[in-house]
Amino acid sequence: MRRRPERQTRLEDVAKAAGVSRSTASRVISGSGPASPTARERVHSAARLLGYRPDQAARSLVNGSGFRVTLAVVGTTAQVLDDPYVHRAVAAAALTATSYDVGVSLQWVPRDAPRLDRLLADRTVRGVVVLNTTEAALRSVPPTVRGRVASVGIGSRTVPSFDVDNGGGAAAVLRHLYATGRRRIAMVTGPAWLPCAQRPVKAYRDLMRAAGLPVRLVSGDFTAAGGRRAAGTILARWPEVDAVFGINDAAALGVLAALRAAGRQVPEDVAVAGFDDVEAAGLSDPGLTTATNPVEQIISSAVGAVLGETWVPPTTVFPSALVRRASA
Amino acid sequence: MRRRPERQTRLEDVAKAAGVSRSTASRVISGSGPASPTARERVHSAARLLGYRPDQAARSLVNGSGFRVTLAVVGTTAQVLDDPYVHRAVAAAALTATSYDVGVSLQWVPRDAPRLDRLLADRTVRGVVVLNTTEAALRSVPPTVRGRVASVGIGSRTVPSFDVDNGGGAAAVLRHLYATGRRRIAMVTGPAWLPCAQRPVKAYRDLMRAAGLPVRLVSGDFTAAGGRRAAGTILARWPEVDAVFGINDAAALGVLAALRAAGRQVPEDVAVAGFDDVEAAGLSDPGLTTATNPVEQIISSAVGAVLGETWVPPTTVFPSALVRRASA
DNA sequence: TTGTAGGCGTTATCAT
DNA sequence: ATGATAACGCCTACAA
Repeated sequence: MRRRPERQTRLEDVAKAAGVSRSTASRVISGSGPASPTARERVHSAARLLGYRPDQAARSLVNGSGFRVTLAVVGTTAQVLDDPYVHRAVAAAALTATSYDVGVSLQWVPRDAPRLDRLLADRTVRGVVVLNTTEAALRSVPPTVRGRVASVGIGSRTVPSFDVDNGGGAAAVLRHLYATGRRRIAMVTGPAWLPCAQRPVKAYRDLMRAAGLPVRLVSGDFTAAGGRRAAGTILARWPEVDAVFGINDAAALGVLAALRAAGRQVPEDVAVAGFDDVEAAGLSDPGLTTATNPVEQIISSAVGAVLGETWVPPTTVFPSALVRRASA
Repeated sequence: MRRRPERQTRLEDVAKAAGVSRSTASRVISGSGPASPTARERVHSAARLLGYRPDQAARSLVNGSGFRVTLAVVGTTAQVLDDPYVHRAVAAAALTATSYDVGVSLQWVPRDAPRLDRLLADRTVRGVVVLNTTEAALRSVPPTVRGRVASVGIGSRTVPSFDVDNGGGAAAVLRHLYATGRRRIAMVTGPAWLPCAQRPVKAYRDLMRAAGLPVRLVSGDFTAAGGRRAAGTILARWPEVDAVFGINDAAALGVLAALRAAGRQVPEDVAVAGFDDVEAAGLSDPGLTTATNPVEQIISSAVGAVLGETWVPPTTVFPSALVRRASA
């Protein structure tokens, strides 16, 4: 009368129903260790019948594996966490983690002193997915951890990388600008310390050189405010500019706003394009030409990599496609 | 030689250092059960000295408390999860949960058959925060669970509510429209099934009635596309309209785009205002007048309520403030 | 007020 | 290939 009528079915129930011992059932369920085909079959069907789900807490306790995935965002200040891109990533991570019966945490990693080893030392943390990855951050990963870390951005020998082909996406956008007659093209870059933000810059430099066009680079910081400032600089330095490529949509939208304020018509006087294809890109006036960034897929793969058992290649690149709208 | 040099300090280490038994240390740390002032003092200082942090997995295992917070979003389809507001909420939840050493999960709850009891039956789930709460969802919460559920929206006797004063915020926006001379004001509503979305509608009706103005309501769905459609309906039905209030910024931005496409000047011909103060509201042209929605604070409080021990009031209301921009 | 003795559900080690 | 048994770290009757 004091005992709850229904309890969660545990391994022992499955074992009993299958007519084997807990040990055998455990080996079958966790997939580690030998078991006869018959035992395997019976345990699996019993588990299915009883709706058995392993208790993650017990698992964590016994093999110290942890029960959450941490999204570690490298940045100068904790402000990086307050960003639509990060929000999107967290939501995607939470969704994927849910299917593994674990949760996600969110942490800022100071760019100056990235200590991913500390995060990994936490027993409650099963794996870490790093955003805005830097070389220093990768160096702080102990070589012993294998398969518990994944990076969105650059990788290393021990840390697999999952990233969008932003070099290719940027090239597609820039080729589109060129194809539509633009010849005085400026670019707003991202933070200089962020390795993966250099790929679009390289694409820009390469294409400008190949076309025999001058390079017009202004630094930004992934924000709309930064884009506004950059647009001011561009107009002051190169008033003849006829196109601006922002390294991300936020920067491009800031450029758009600043150009309008300066009386330039978009796209007649100046074309504007971005990267990411965020929701706001479809709502601006004119609609922002950009390239896709499959953040959800990327994060989902990265989370799957740190949670799953399966081997993952050192580098996984996700394609980026041009999205033509009115701004360019 | 096979043992790792450093292990996580556990309760036993603390107990030993404090010169008491595990039980006493446990009682002191978990705060439940008697302990002499001296023991209390010694255990606490030992714990602080050794940097002791209770193992959440072990705690979960022994008292079946779970180690993650689930963000449960009620909606017609799983599409609700793909929404900037939800993304923002997840990030805020993850950030708060991190400080409790737990993670967050994200789940869609079908509006037709909300089964929060199932979520709560999951042993790995320590608490649930419900978004887009409906009466049916609240009814599905077993009365026995106390303090493990919180709602962003309407609450119930057993489920505390945390919400923005969207009635008050809407009133502030509408009064602003009235004060700036608008008299033919239409409103784009949210989904009819969502209780907390009725408060702004009520504010609208009340103010229109008080001012002796006709009611012009068109239904939307919180999306920009819905806002576009609603704007079309409004222009067709009431071409004389001189202001549109969107129940959220996404809808208002959709209205803005549709009005521009229809050749109406904003704000000269028609004023437009929204609610939420999302990032995109500051980037549109013209900037969108709106009212603040402190989502981060709200979610943080709700997560704290389901994770913390402390009692929370049945209803916590967060103020909303008008943000004037160029659109109204 | 304190300590002793299980037990939470799982996996790993060791016999068989 | 299989099964008993001992951990994992913590909490909580229960006895002292």
